[in-house]
This record gives sequence, C-alpha cells and structure tokens, in this order.
Amino acid sequence: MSAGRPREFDTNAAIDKALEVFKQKGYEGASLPDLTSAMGISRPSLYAAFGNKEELFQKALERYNQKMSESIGEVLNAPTARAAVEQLLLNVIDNNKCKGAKGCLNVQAALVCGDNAEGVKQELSSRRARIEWMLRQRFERALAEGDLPAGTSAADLACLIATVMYGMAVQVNGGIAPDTLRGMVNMTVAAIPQHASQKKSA
Amino acid sequence: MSAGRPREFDTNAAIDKALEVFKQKGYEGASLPDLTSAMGISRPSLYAAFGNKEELFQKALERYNQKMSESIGEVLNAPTARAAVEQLLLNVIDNNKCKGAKGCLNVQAALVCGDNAEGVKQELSSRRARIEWMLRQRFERALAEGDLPAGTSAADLACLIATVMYGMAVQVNGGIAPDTLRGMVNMTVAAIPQHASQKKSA
DNA sequence: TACTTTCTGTACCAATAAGTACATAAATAT
DNA sequence: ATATTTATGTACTTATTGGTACAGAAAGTA
Repeated sequence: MSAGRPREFDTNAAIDKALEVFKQKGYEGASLPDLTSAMGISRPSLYAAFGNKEELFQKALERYNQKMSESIGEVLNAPTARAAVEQLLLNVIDNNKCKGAKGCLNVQAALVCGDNAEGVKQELSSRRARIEWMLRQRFERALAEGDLPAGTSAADLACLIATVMYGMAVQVNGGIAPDTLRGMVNMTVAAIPQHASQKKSA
Repeated sequence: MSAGRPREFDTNAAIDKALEVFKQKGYEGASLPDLTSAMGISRPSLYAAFGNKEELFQKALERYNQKMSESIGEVLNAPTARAAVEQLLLNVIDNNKCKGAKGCLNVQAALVCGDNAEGVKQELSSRRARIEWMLRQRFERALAEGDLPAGTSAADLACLIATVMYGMAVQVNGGIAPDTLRGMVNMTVAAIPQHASQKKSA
C-alpha cells in the first residue's frame, strides 16, 4: 500500500451514497452538507477524495450508467425485441419499488438548471442518447432477423421506448406507486409492431 | 383608477416573461436577477407586485396550466380518442418548435429540488395528475361511446399518453428536434386499442 | 396647491452556497 | 525512532441566494 494515512471510508460506498442524494435532490439541489452527511465524511475529505461537487457527480453518474448499461445490455439479449422491451420496462418498475430515491438520474439530475450546471445538463442528455442508441441497435437487429416486420423504423421505436422510460421516471418521481405502471407497460409492449401471424386476439 | 402612482409594467406580460425563465432554468435554478432582468423590473417591484419568488412562480404556473387546460380541452373534443391523442401529441411537437424554453413547466420546473422547494414539487405533481385525469375522462367517454373497444382500461391508456407526454418534454428539453418525434407519435397513436374492423393493414 | 397613495431604485441584510487554510492525526518507509 | 505522506476536522473566505429599508418619484384627490 502507498504511504500515508489510509482513507477511513470506502470510496465506492461513498459515491453510492452521494448518488442517492443526487437522485433525490438533483445536481444543484444537493448541497454540500446534504452530501457530506449522507456520505458520512467531512467536507475537506470530500474535496480531497473527489475534487469538487461536479467531479463527484460525474463519478456517481458514471457508476450509475455503468450498472444501467450492464442491466440493459443483459435485458436486450432477450430473444425478441418485444420480450426485451417488456423486461426493460418491468425493470424500471422494480427498480423503483425499493425504498430510496425514485426515478432516473439521467433524467432528473439536471433536466433544467442554472447557468453553472449547463455542462452537467448536457452530459445527462448525451447519456440518455447513448441508451437510446442501444435500443436502436437492438431493434435494427430485430429487423434484420425478421423479428420486427419490415418497414418498421428502429429509430422511431427506440425513441418511443426511451420516451416512455423517461416518462416513467417522471411518474415514479411524482410519487405514483410503481405497480400502477404495469398496465401502461403492457400497452406499450403491445404497441411494438409484429407480424400479423403473431397477433393474438384481445 | 385607484389612487397612487400607477405600475409601469404590465403584470401579465411580466408573468409570461418569468414563466419563460422558470421553464428554462426551473424553479430553483431561476435566480432573482434572472427573473428581474427578463421581466425588465427591479427586485422591489417584483416583490411589491407578486409577493415573493414562490408566489410569482405559482402565478406563472397557474397561467401556464390555464392555457394548457384550455388547449387540451379543445383537443379532447375531437370525435375519437385516437384523433384527440394524435392532435394532443402533435401539439406538443408544435409548441416546442418556436424559439424559447423547451419542454413542459409541469414536468421540469421542479422534478427534483432542495428541501425548500418540496411544496412546489408537489404542486407540480398534482398539476400533472389533473391533466392525466382529463385524459382519463375522455377515454372513459370513448369507452362508453364504443369508440374504444370494451375491456380497454381508460386509466392505463391515460397513464400511457401522459407518460409519453412527459417523456416528450424530456426529449425536447434535451435538445432533440421536435420533428424527430413525429414517428414515435405515430406509433403511440397506433398503440391506442381499436376494434378489429377499424384496423388498417401496414 | 397640498396631501395621500403607490411604485421605483439604490443599497443593504442575513443565510447559505461552494470551496480552502491549516493544524493535527494516523499510517508507511527508512 | 524519525521522517514522510496522506487523511481528518475546525474554522474560515468569497460569492450568491432570497428578501427588505428607505428615500425619492409619479400619479390621483381634495
């Protein structure tokens, strides 16, 4: 181990605590006292370990998106686009059932902000775009495999699913019981184009 | 006219200016200097005329939702649920084509916030619920009229359309070109249940 | 004209924001 | 044991936040 007094807290655990605060209050709404008290460390320790508030946020954001990408990547391995989307949206429901901050960091951390946080806002927008791109890739594959009917726009479908996901983040953030979203998830899944032969009657 | 020096600015015009700022930067992100400079009035004038920042916001919010309700109410007069939804979502696109702050005040003004703004956040949530309720009412009527197939859940459908609307707010706020949303609006409209006899082939 | 009422602008206040200086504590390296 | 390196906690600084006191200006009323 390198010389010097060892850090008394676990860096990743601290980041996870910070992530919760950012998710709950947003980037700007999370004050330094909010963060330090949740992380259980003093202000100078935070600065020593993470640089500053924005760098801390970026690290939390990176961690969040790493888990997110991994989870989505797994889900998109489902055999059909339809099954993948269903699991994707049901996961959103599940992830918001456990106690803790509700919603999606990529959506709500800085949807709007003061001038100082414009950079953060843009970063979030690009993170969302990345996820939308994953969806699109999956749908293009489905199209190539004949899983989705020819003529379907992978881009439009990806946009729809992403849009529904963002909307779900707003809904759960607003306090809706996650399970209440089940029905609308089913309708969304049903909206995915399929070949006439696959359609089941109501 | 009542005695005393007359106000040198138009109250409603000032509120509209404030509304733009709140839409762009959110309730907390909009600083007093941001507001006063946009409104073209001094800080004490703002306080004299509107009370304080939160009251000003509430007035802006009320104005926004008044226009919103009116517009949605009109759109929902369309003969079918499907036509109503289509126009509703196309209006979202149109409203974000003109320059100015993008998105929806009810969604982004305080999706997350510091402790002081919890009240505002809740108010926004209830404003959204009110709009969702309008949708639901319309769908229940459609159900009663046989416009929507029996067995359709008006609540779930209202939830879906509202969720898509919120998601669209996130999308346009993130900088997407409004027209890019056209395709996904079409898919959303196509997702509205209809009788088998009405379905047109792809 | 004098008086009252209300608005406007400068200049301020207390509270809080993010960020840091510095002395001290705790570890490793020699 | 001593020196070195790094972490910690108290206490501070500067900038900005929302909010206000107060003097002066502009109107109506008598």
